[in-house]
Amino acid sequence: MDKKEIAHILEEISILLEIKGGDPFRARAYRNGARALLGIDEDLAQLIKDEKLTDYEGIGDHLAQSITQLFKKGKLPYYEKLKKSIPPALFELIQLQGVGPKKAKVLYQKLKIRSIEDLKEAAEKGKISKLKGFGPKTEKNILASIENKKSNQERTLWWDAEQIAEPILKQLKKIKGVKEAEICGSFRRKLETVGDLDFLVSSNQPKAVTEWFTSEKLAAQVLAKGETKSSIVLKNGIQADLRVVTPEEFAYALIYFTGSKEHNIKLRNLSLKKGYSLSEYGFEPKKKKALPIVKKEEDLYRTLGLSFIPPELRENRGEIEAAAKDKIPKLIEPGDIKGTFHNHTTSSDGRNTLKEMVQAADELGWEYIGITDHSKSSFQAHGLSEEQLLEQIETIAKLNASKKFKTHVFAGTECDILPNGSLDFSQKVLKQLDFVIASVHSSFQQDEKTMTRRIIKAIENPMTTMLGHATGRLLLQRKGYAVNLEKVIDAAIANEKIIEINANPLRLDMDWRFWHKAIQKGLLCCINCDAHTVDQLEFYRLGVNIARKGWLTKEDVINTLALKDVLKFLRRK
DNA sequence: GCCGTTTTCGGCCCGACTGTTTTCAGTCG
Repeated sequence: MDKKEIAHILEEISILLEIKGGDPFRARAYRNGARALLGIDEDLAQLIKDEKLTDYEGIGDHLAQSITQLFKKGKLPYYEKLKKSIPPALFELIQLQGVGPKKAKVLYQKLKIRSIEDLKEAAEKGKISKLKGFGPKTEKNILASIENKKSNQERTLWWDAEQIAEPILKQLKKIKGVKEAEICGSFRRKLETVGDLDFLVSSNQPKAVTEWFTSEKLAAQVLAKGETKSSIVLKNGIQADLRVVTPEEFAYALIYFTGSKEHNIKLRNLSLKKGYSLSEYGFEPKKKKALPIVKKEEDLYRTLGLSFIPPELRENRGEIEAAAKDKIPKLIEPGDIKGTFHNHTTSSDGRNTLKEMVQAADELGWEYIGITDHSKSSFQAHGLSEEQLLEQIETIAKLNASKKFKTHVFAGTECDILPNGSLDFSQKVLKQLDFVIASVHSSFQQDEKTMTRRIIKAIENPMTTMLGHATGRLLLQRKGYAVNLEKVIDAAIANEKIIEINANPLRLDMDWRFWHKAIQKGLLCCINCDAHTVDQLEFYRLGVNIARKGWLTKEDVINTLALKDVLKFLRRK
């Protein structure tokens, strides 16, 4: 069993314990353990062998034992027994908004509800409102949650979330009395997908803000509406939450609502050690103690003995420990990008011509742009033949010589890695290019060993400059192919090859979770748009988001180099 | 079940909103 599967079982145990009742902290301990396990970057097999699991916060002797057993045998008697004692229907019920372990249990015991269908029927017959502790509103809400079940479960790509959230933010800022407004939560942390949108506003007149937010203009459904907190479902089905605080509370609330939850819990524990209780409204001294002055997020972190932690890093993956030692790196910024390498034109499956793409790059102020149309095996994407590629190289040389654009054009290819690991063009042809991106576009079903060997073979090919979309995943649509990324990363480092961050909103591949460790080992990154239109060159901003989440600095990313240094880099081979 | 510069026992992050009940439990983030 792998890390993810084991964490899933620990999480399930936590839910089972919640349903069973008893000590709620024990249930929480399992949940914390599951989270801790997911946060581990090291190789699980090695950690188990070295008996190092308990080094991680949240994993004690008992959980370490359970994890070890699940890893080795794929079974845990305690879990099996627990699962048998709880009907599976309860699991389904607590997935619904507004139904937790307690309500699910009552529904199961009193009304013999065994499925969502049972529940719907009971609600429609008015049976639920007659239960003790339930009422007509609860019954109505349950029906509404069943109705919304599907749309509420879906997440949204960050890029799409931005298009939805920014206009709302703009409107919020215009409301009378509003001092500051910000989009918080996973959106501000720049996670690849966003579950719901969290808006935070500071104002001394919260009512005006809440009224606008819950008005029919914006909300398809109002889930909750209070003095300072309200929740709605937007017309497109995405949930949005609003909190209104006073201007004095804003910095505290900003940190709180940006999260992550795990990051916040750590901050609060740290705060308790310093003698303050911390909430979204401020510090509360445990004993008589002067209150620190907190106007900005920086001030709050400083009070806790930490340097500022950028939102992207607030995932409880070592950032608090680093901040305590003043070791938070200066992260890369959008302005550092001087060009990108992975871009398509109408010659293969792009929508804009070479000239249009270069002109757009010029308008962005880029010093260079790489053109990488598909290779011949990608016929579904109109991959170029060798002759067509050679022709394109010529065209690019002429364009560069014409000095029509300030932006220099690098001739490249997104060359298929064939199922056996060889590249789709001959070495002789590849040699004529400025650079080569090698990507997998076929035989996704290969097993992990074969796929890993295939990709490493491509990395070892002296013609390869960088690896494209390392796992081939499409967010919310398809999982990546099976591949051992750790081995791929090691191979890239050993062969001095680059791995890209593919900034297409659907890809964001290689995943940010791998980068922090990879750059420490010496891996180089390239942030690429994989643009198929001129508009998509804007994706580089998203690539920078992901790079920041991976702790990357300007120095880790090849396309922050000026043109002359890139030329030097590409020529060194 | 985890954890410890007050603790190996007794805490465990903290608060808002809802609905039902009449002071609070359940749920959520």
